[in-house]
Amino acid sequence: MRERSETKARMDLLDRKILIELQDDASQSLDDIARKVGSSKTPVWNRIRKLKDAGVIRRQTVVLDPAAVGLDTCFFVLIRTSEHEAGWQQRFLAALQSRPEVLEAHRLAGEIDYIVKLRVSDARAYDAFYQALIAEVKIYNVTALLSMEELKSTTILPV
Amino acid sequence: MRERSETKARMDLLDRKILIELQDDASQSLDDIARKVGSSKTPVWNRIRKLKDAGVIRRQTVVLDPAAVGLDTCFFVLIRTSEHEAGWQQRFLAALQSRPEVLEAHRLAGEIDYIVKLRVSDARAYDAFYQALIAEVKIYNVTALLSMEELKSTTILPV
DNA sequence: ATTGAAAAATTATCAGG
DNA sequence: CCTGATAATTTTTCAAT
Repeated sequence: MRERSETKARMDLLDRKILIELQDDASQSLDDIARKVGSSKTPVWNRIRKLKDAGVIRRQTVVLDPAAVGLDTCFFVLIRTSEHEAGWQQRFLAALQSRPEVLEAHRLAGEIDYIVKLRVSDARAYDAFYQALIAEVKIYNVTALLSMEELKSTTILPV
Repeated sequence: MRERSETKARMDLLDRKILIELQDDASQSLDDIARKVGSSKTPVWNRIRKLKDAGVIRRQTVVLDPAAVGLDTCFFVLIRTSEHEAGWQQRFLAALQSRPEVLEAHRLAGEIDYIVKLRVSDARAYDAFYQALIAEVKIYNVTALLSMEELKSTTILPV
């Protein structure tokens, strides 16, 4: 349950079938999973343990309805900066990590340097994030894209 | 375990604590969760069932390491269209839904109409998606943003 | 590496306050 | 709505193949 495999793990068809089932519903019993993937309890149990140990399975979690917990508003923020020293990036990263409304952040290739995905209660909460961010690190240009409708959202990777 | 609550659910502090624990680690036992949130097994169990029934908890799943399953490459695709009839949007939506490499898709306010997040094995797989998409629906302008580094990625909502 | 069984732990139910 | 006990199910271990 520990390693972060930077490289592709060796997996056979049975492993993939198990991952499909677990991604679909991690609350299923071993018996159910074993039946669906055409195997039996012990091998499935051993393989799940291996997939966790190898870091293929990172965590087991529940997915919440954002609206039900008051996080109706989703922004994608495109960020350009003129600063590229280590110190700047470190402070920027720390700011993103410390803010729970930041669900995702990527460093990009090309003209736009970063994209950040936010879930907040309303536009005011976005502005609070924005003000706090520019107070902490110097930013050249920001474009906020406001989601009007979530057409698709899944955590399921096509294994 | 059924309703999709479009509106914010009534929840007290204990419910929130339970959601924090489940989001952090859904494989914990009821006893562990009960101890951490300062309650006991039965109330925690009843509340979890209610949170599922109310649709606050949508699903229980495992989060995989994308690199470990060979999905090293992440793109955000910004899409502009000139078509805005119902038929076009329906075909576009169907195309996104049917493609497992599309993990997220939003309709946006402003100049850019849609943003789509993709996980693929390499740039060739992105191009295959792009070619298939423009074969199915007419698109005015596409900008693909390639992620060089995932700085943050979480499914945990700050409840 | 899988089978089948047995032990340990956990989840789900329920009577009573 | 909570406490504590009980029943049902599931997870985990293990000897044998």
